[in-house]
Amino acid sequence: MLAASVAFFVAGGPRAVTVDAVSEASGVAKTTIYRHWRDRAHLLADTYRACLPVVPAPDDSVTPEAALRDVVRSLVHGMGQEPTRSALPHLIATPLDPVESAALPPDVLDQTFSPLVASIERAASAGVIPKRTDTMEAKHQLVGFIIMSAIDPTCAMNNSLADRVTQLFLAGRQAQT
Amino acid sequence: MLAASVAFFVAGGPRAVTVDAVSEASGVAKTTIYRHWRDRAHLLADTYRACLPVVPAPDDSVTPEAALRDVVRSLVHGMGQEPTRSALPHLIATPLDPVESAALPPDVLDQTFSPLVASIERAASAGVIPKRTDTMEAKHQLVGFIIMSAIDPTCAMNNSLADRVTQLFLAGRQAQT
DNA sequence: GTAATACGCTACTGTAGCGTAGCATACAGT
DNA sequence: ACTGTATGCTACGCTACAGTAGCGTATTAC
Repeated sequence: MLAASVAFFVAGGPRAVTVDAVSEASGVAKTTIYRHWRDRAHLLADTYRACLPVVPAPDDSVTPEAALRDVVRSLVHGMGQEPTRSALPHLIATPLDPVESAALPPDVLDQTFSPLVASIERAASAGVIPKRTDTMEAKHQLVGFIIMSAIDPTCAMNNSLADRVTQLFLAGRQAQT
Repeated sequence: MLAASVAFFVAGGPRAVTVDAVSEASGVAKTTIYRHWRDRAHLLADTYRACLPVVPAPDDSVTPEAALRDVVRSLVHGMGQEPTRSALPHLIATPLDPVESAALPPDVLDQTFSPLVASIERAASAGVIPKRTDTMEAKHQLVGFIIMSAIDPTCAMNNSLADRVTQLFLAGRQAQT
């Protein structure tokens, strides 16, 4: 059922996740869906979570640069995998929908980027990038680059891209006095 | 009517733009709406366009750096203005919705970024950034940064941010051999 | 064998929304 | 005065969807 629900979410956003459609597509009776989820909002919440990538916490035993590079690689890889990649625009827009976000934990999307934020903060405190770097701004810089790339279907989401993202970020930041 | 429609789009995405709601909110009879727009899809298309920022074409009489800087400033300013800013996630997600994008021109969003792409190409051919720069990747880098900043409501969308975006971009690219 | 659990099916109510028909009204130009 | 144009209003018919009730069935555990 979740697989079918995810397919609808990817194809048409939260609005396309209807109980009737999931029921028919998954070959499961509508009543059965309601035995697993209290209502449509909870089904949608689980569907949403199933589309989020899993990003491991940064490795503190390597250099700050390497830790950042690895997190960016994980993010790029995770965003490039289906269903995340195709669902990305909906993953961003859904939490802002006052109706569809009903059963969604408020900061579920932020958690995906928390390893990245941790890496940025470590790089800043280690002086790899200027210590007074605005963490949120750096996050926007990296996340924006990755997300825009993932939304473009012609873009290869591999380590090569990830390392270019990291290098362009570090080089730009390090050039700031 | 369009103003009311835009308000609903901003608040709840395309799904919230219903003829009944727009009719009531604007104090206009439903039938009158249908005398101006053939159907809901056309109303939504105009609403969508009304949320897009206007970005002037780059100025070829200044240096490539200055032209790029000005385009980024325009983009940052445009994305920071209401209703564009609040509608941004929906502006990205709507064209990907097979139902809601019915009457939408397919590449209306790309046109918003065409001045930026032109500036990037000019910077590359002038050697301000490496000549072999991947234009689309550079676009993702800049647009992603700007959009993520605009989505964050705590972020000030002013020339100061715009110039940091430009500088971080140029410095990072110029560091590439 | 029996009870528990999970699932299926049909049918139903209620609501929101799209789009239309028919007719009335106000105001402009001539 | 007459006519065209824009608008308003009420009342529809139709569809999609949420969520529930009631009852039947199969598989499993003991």
